[in-house]
Amino acid sequence: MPTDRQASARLGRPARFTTDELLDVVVAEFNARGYDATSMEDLARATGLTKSAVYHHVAGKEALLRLALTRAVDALFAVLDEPASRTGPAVDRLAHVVRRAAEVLVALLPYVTLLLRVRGNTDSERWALERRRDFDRRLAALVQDAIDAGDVRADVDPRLVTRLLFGMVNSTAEWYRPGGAHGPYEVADAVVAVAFDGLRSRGPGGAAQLAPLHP
Amino acid sequence: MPTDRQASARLGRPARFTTDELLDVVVAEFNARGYDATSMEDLARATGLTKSAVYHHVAGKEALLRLALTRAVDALFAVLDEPASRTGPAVDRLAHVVRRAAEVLVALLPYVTLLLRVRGNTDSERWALERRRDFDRRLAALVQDAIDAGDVRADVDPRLVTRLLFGMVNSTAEWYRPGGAHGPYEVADAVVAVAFDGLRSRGPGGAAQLAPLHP
DNA sequence: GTCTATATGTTGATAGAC
DNA sequence: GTCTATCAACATATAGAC
Repeated sequence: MPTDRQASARLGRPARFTTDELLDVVVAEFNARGYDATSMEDLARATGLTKSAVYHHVAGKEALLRLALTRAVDALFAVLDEPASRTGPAVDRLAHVVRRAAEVLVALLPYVTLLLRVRGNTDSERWALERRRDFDRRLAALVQDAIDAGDVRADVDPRLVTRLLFGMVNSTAEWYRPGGAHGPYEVADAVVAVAFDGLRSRGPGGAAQLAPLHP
Repeated sequence: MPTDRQASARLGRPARFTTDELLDVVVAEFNARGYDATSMEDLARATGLTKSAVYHHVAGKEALLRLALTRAVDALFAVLDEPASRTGPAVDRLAHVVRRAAEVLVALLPYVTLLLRVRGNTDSERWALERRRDFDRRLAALVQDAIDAGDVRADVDPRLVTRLLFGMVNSTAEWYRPGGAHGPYEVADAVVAVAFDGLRSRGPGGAAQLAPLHP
């Protein structure tokens, strides 16, 4: 099965992009301006191709969006299948999912950012919203298990807790920049630390209450 | 100074909207589809007017956006001027700003939601982004003061803490619905409780560590 | 695989009657 | 204040040469 590169090498001209490389550029544009505000002309300019050449790679603008959203959704759901998300006490599973979700968000930053901004205007967007709802439901169940086990505070509504927890994780997409002041693991650790133990100082013995980072 | 209503009453025809009422409908449309994906035709349909009639009220689409963003920005900055944001220990001032920001977000939900989604494509959007950065700087200073006073944990980078804190507050805009499962004060209380003391159960004496709600 | 040229629809905005 | 009619610009997408 010939790749884009091989096919164009046969024609004696270099393919500037595989479809995957093109997707990286496209997603960056979508994030910079918003999907709706980004025209095929913008995408052509960003890739150095013409609109027609872009249409050679994909069926259209929405197909590009779908490819990008699929990538983010798959990566997030993979976290739920990790062994540490499925065995052990509910709090520990919850902490693992939160930490790994933060790591995935940072590792696939542009793709997850796009996913988090979806509004539901097209079929692809509505599909992505439905998958996000699935993910949230899986998480709410984890929070409830942790409450039932007595490890998460029961004085605040569990649905509210779930939303605030993942609101904090997801908000990372709005400011994190690779090569910036914070590394991926620093962010994931900070999210877990603040989410589970809060901002307040605990005094001299406080640090002992913290869950071990990267066990 | 005649209002829209008075002016049209003089002509013997009812004005369907004052500019402010029109803005409520417009902002709802902007939030449902995104600013860029919402056409003037969409706005006309939602208001029951024609495009031309909408243009009678405002200079254009971006003017509508600017009016809406100004309303959200003004409400948020007003929180910083409240007495409880300016006097007392830094942690208490911080907790007050967080709680009030959550309350303002819920009270002006559509307007603040719009503000939080701004991308920077137009002058109005870039102005709003700049005001948001100002707000964030004011908050980062508060967090730093609270750390210096020893009341907020110093083991996590203060800039990181500020971002996670307001990420959690702002994420409320993505799911809160008036008349839904949670009331405005319940949300604000939950935000403050989780942010300052974390998710983890504190055991029998735990509740005593919580800051009093609505002192 | 990439190009130029073009078809076809939608957009934000305006002119002018009532 | 609201309407109908219209415009120039720009959108997504396609045709067909190289």
